[in-house]
Amino acid sequence: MPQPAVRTRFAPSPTGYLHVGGARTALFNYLYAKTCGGKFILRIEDTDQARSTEESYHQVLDSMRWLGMSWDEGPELENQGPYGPYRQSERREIYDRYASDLVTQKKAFRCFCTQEELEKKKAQREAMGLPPVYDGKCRNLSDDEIQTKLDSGLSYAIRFRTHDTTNEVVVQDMVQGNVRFDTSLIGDFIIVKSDGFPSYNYAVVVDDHEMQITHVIRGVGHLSNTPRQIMIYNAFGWAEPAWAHVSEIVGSDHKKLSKRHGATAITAFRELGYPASAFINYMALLGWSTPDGEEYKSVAELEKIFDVSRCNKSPSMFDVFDLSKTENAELSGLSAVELEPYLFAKSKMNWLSNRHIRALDEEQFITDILPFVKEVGVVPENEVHAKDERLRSVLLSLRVYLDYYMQIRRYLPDFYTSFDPGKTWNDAAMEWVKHELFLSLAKEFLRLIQTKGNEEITQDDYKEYMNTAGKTIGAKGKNLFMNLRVAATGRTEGLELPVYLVLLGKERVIERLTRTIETAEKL
RNA sequence: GUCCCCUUCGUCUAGCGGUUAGGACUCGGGAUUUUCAUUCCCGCAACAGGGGUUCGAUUCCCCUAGGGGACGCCA
Repeated sequence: MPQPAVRTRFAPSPTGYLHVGGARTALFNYLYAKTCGGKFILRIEDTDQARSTEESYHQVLDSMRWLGMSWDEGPELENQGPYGPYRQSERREIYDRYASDLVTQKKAFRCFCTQEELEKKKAQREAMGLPPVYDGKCRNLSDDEIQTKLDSGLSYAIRFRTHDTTNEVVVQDMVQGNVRFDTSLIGDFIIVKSDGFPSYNYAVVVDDHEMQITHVIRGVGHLSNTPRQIMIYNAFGWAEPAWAHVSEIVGSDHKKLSKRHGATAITAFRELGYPASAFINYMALLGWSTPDGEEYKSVAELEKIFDVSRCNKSPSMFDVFDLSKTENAELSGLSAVELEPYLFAKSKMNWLSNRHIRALDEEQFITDILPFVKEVGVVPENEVHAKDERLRSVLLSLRVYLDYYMQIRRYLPDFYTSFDPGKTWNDAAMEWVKHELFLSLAKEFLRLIQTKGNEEITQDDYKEYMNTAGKTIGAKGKNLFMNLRVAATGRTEGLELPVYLVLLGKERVIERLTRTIETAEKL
């Protein structure tokens, strides 16, 4: 008998931006569906009227799209899928229908208690050291009593009648193993709120059933809700899906991701210029490991090898910030530029991201980085173009240095703006500026370059001039090359010098050497 | 308060009764690159603590400590 096709879903509530925790849950669902050749469904859980916003809904979808986690069924698709609508707010009649079935079968009941009343009772029970469960006041109202209350226009919620039949529920979980729960500790919980909207534990069951979800992959925070959901499955006589509760992600302070870690919005990392594939790769490694131990993986490969049952139970840290810098900092709401200084430069994410950037197809790399080039603002507008040969060469030469695209702003001005030698020189550079042969080498190098007249100068030409200057002045090795490097670039580090000089262009090389000589002579 | 889950190098993790406890990032050292980065070697670094079970526990059980989650008309 063939296994039914795997169907997973990600079910965010649109009450804020998509953050790393949610995105990773989405990713696990997405990857698991891909690996199994199944379907990935996106469902919006917007039953909280007070907190759900349209803006958040768009942000979440936007982040999903950027990450490339395309859904097979869900909102904003030409063909949304056979089990829609995929926004819970549009599925009211479905929940109503099933809820009245439950009420008719006495598996659920109307509760007329007011919120104030319930809060008071809860406080009392807590004071007495009792578990804060519903006391069952409306549990056994007679039909007449109910009708009277209904007639007088009292509003009501619908509660599920728990622990009538069993007193233990076992959650069989692909990650957590078998977890037992005592249902006597679970009170009759609300399935339909007095505003008529379904509550989470109820809507999620109805939808997962209706949408034929086979595997529920979500954060372990939902584990203790699962017995309630299983009770509902049982009440309807429906088969449970397979459960997989994956570990939570914590911040650098070992606390669960929260507002304090506002910088964990997915959009922040897009703005910083991490390739989506790198971010995916990094997130996949949080709580999961590849079977072969290799950590650098393309998305295509992850889509072939992901298996939820390899997930571990312990929480993992989203460790991309420098703890010493973030200690007293409020990271939420910062722009990418403001956020960048707080990043830990040598994080595993940066390492992975650098590898992803270097593995990119050339055209893709240029396309991806161009918006960031434009943002830097130093490249003349008519040259910010994928076809511009010089820009291409500069970008392609620099790519090995980049962990994320926004870093291009550190390097680009060097190629596109005139420089002030006095300011560029740091301590290391000054060591060479003061070198006894610095000026004579710079002058001789400049003279040789100028002999070329209007002709282009190639890398080989530069190499020749460097060697010639060395012989004429009597310098070689480090003394030759470092002096010339500092003379032409103002820095002690950077690209291979002939490559760099060709990228710079003859005019700028001459200008720089000239200014360097002027400045050095005044010292 | 009650219930549930978690705890392996600083970090991400492998491990599923017998391993010199493995890998990756970071860090330190070296080689290559007449610079930096890359690349390549080498090294530092961990089973939270205490009891059991067992010939033998990182692994199984119990307790303690620490962390997280749930007990909502939030999801």
